[in-house]
Amino acid sequence: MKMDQMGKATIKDVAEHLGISHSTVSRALGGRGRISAELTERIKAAARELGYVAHSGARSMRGAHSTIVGFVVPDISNTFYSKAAKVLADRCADQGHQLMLAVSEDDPHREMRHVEAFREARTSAILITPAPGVLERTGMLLEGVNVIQFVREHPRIDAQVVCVDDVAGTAVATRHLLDLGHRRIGYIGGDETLSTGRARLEGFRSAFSERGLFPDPDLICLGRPRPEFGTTSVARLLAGRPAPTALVLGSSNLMVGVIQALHETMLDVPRDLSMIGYGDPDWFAAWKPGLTTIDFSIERMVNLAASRLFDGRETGSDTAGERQIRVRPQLVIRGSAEACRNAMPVDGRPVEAV
Amino acid sequence: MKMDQMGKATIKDVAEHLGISHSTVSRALGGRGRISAELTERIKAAARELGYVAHSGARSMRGAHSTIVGFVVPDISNTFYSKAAKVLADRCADQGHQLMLAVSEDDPHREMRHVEAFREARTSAILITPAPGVLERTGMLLEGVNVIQFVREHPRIDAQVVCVDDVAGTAVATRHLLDLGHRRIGYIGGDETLSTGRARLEGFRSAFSERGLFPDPDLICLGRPRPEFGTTSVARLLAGRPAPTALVLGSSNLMVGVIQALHETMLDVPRDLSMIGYGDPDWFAAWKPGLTTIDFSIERMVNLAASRLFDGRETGSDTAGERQIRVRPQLVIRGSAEACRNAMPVDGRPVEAV
DNA sequence: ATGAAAGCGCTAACAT
DNA sequence: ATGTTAGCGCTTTCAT
Repeated sequence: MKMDQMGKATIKDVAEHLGISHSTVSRALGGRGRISAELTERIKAAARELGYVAHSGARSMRGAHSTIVGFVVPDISNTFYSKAAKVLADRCADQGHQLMLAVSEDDPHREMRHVEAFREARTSAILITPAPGVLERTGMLLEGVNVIQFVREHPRIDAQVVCVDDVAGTAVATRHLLDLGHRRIGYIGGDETLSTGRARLEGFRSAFSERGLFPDPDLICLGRPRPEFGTTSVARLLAGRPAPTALVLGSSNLMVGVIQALHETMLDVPRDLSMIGYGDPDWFAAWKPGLTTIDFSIERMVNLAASRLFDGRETGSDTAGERQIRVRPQLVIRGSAEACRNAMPVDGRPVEAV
Repeated sequence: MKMDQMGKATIKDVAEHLGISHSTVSRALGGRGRISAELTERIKAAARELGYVAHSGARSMRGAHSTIVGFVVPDISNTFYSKAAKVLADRCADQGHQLMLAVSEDDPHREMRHVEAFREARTSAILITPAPGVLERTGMLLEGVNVIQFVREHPRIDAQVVCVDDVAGTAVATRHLLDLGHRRIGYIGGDETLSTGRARLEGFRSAFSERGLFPDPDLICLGRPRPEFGTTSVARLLAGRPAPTALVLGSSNLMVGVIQALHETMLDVPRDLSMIGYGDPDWFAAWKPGLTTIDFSIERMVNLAASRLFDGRETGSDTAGERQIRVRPQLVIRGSAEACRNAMPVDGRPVEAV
């Protein structure tokens, strides 16, 4: 089977090769018009022989959208987003679509460039975890297109949100620690430029205030949710007197840095310090005493978003109900949080996710 | 600033709005022809005002390639690939390109669909980690395009390879264990349908044969490099008598499963079992005694691939030298591998990467 | 420095 | 059931 340079042939070449019209070729290949089975076969054979590869750009010039779904994430090396990308890629494959991934690194300009590129490619849908400080132009580029905000929410973007009930998440974690008798509880989380940062901090605070207590403001560290910030925050927290007896984290990424910092101290978890993570990457269970954490189903979140993205494609934006779809988090008890050695549990209230 | 539905306007609309020719608009926006600075400004303003968004499909119909770089990975939730994707996304951003990620799940058909989609989108470059059993059509689709094989290599794909010197990697790991006096060393790795599986197994064997020894074939487990396989393999290995005193792993993914399985036994690492991993995700250092492992620079690998991808764009394929570019791995000693309690080290040879 | 006109590869009316 | 024709939005000669 002699074959020309793959991708150089067009439907016209195929048509000419067969002495037929190029629109017949188009229809046969697209399975649209009524083309005889026999001709269809010959066309497909010729296409293969000539190394025909469709040109999606040309195709998307007539119809509306391409077959691409765009996903803008702040950090793909964060297992949360890579898992989400995996699930979304599966959903796309189900639908014969392609996932196009863009990494913003939480830089609003880079984010805007990516969104622009998606719009230029006429993607059929966009899923985005907005950076803090979304640019005005980003918001405009997203107007009237099939877009959903994922995990985080930004006022400049007018679109549905699929996220975790973050207030509930940190509240459950904090309540658990309170129940174990801890009072000096540190919190390390994303800052308040992030919708998630605000909500998780609120959950932390509300667990205290429910019981008429207040967290020590010195024990609250807010910053970029990256390992480095976890490291420096723990150092700062541990240097204070009296030191905290427990820690609530607002991101799994921070845990990496926290554990690194702890490695250098002689402190033992949970003997000297209890802690509860956020999210549940594989290694949380593998880590020695096991990390107690707040878990939520990434798969469910992506499926929720994907189903809206895929059928919002055709219909107007007023299809699906509420603007915010929240997934309920859950406390996973492992070995990193135990009773405070200096205090007894105050009450025995059962721990449940809100 | 009244603005029409973003993305609905074309250069023609912009031209008409200004009473000029659309080709002038095209040139001004693309920064090509000699358009007066004043007109250029007015054009840009009008484009913004009308909500003009370029149509990359239409654009790619004239020139050759789009601004997209395709990356086909078997598993994005594997930190190795997600880190690689991150670095590649950065390199793309540097060049004003877009990363398009496709997940094959090691399914040759899905892989083929992805490659086809990339070709249809006329991506400027493709980076691929081939699945075992690459289809013939996949190989053809990749002929004569700017493609590089990443990590793995497949005979049906005719393209340069950027990979780890895997033979050296497992050889160093195995030698280290041998030096520590271990003789019953188990190996769990990818099977021989994978180029990496073959090479890593060969490294394991060669470290033995260098010393006139042979590994026990019963201690070699070959399968899919996923956590589940690590779990079942460890169970099998530990059930045998005499049980192995050490383990060499051929993938970081397997480590997740291995540790999970170990959790259920009373075995202590490194007291009862030494082990050495492959690759170095963040949590390897965080895990309790620290995981001794074989590391290599993902960043360097991606940079090597990216530089070839980006300048191979214009020139022919005969530009860059050798077909295979191997990155040298390195032993990172932490706490998971110690001297065998039943034997003394045989010699004191220093451990070095090849 | 700007405009006019010719396609790029494809799909979709509109003919037969 | 198949052919003809007219664009889609853009870039690029070729004029001016």
